[in-house]
Amino acid sequence: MSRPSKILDPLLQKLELMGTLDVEDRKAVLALPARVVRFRALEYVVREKDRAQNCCVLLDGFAVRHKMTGDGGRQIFSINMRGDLADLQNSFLHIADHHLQALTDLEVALIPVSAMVDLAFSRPAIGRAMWSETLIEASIFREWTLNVGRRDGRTRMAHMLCEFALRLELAGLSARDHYVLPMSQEQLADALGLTSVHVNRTLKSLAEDGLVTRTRRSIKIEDWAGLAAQGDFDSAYLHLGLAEA
Amino acid sequence: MSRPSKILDPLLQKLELMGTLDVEDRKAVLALPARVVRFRALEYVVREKDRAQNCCVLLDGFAVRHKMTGDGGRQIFSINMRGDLADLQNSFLHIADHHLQALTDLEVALIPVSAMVDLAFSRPAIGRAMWSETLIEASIFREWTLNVGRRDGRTRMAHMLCEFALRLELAGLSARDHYVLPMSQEQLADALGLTSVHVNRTLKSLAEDGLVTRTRRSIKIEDWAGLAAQGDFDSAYLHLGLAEA
DNA sequence: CGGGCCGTTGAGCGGGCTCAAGACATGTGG
DNA sequence: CCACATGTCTTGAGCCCGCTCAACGGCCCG
Repeated sequence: MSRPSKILDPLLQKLELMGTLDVEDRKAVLALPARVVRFRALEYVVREKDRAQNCCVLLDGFAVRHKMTGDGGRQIFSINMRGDLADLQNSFLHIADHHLQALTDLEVALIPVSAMVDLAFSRPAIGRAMWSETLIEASIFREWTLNVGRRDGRTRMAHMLCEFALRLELAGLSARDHYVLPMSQEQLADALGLTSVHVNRTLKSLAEDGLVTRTRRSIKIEDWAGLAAQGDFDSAYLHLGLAEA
Repeated sequence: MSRPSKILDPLLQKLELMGTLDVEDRKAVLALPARVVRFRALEYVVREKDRAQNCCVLLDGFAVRHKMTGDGGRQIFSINMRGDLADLQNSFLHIADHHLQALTDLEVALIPVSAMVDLAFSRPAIGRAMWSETLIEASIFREWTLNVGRRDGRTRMAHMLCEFALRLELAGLSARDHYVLPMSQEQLADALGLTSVHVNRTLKSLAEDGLVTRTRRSIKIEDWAGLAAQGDFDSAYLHLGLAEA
């Protein structure tokens, strides 16, 4: 921890999108005690029922959060990337209620919950930013539920391609209209509540309609308005406005 | 507001389930500025895109939170009851991202967001309790998504009957094994991502298997273990343990 | 060059949807 | 107290989106 200021930079960036921090706030965030840990693709960072002691900031790579039914069905409800505070949920409530799994090779910073909570209450600006982050995540969950519960396969897929584009752009990881999906079609299926076979056909059909082109996992959005219309996508639920206000 | 201590009692009860409060904390909660408002069944308390200034504690009756797709499909993702802090989400993020609608005749207390936020940061025990409440809600959303995305109709229905039983019991509103559903089959369908026709057939089939009996909207659970098994139900996601710890 | 994961495509099936009509409740006004 | 309207529950019949099972091809890596 010779230069802690470097390590937690992604967290600071994320929090600054949520609210205004002053110099002292920034210092305090970067001074959080953090331990860097690496995981290989598909390894579990946290498992359901674990007693979580740390929360977990993603520094590099992608992870998913998911739950499984008794008969092995899997539902992914969140894809996390650089800067995401992936496990505030689990750790604050002591017992993890879902899995956190690496999608690609992953680098995370583990921060003791107690340090995180103390900071939130000693520095209200930080507390508010963290709270906002939590609420925005809840909003994304709601949209995800609407997606899975009330939209057909094509619409779901288009919706998720739009959401992912915007979130990658916000995190500064790629352009809105051209990115690489860090997941297999089977994992996409688990996110959308479909089967991998159907995901495949759906992607093909979106491509045939000229909305996207793709080579392997790379997605190029050819017609943003068309894709957003097909996906019934309105970015309001991401509360991107917070970043500007 | 001659006896404010009475009005916000349901809120205090709820927060005390989330964490330990001392005498000063309790006084501060009850001293929150609140305005009591009544709504008739089906009226909207908050609409998506509203600029919410207040958060909203349910004092009596039931409400749902939902979103709609562009083509009119509706997804309910939360049923709220006495004591629930139904709108912290919307109000803290300024622009409502979902609707809050009365299911039955309703009595709510409106509290200015600023008062709520100030209290959360001036009294950490209260802040923690509110934060826990938010995170438990997020956990319920996740389970709801799993339900809608990965379980078949019968399982979804059984799951929801179990969840509702426990939450009613926790709120002190009825016994775990016998209660009245405050919603029509069509509204149930909107919660489960099914159609009302299928909800009807599913309820019938659960009754035929001896898991429940029902007369109109009243549900009697005849075989809790059986229903929980059919519904793939494990109450961990409700984090009821917090109430005891 | 061989093994394994992933993507792609075909064929058939089924859970849940759609459309539609009838049976009950509950309320309202005459 | 009846006539009628309205909303909800119930049941039937047919259909379709998305699932299942299965085979094959491409790409990556050892």
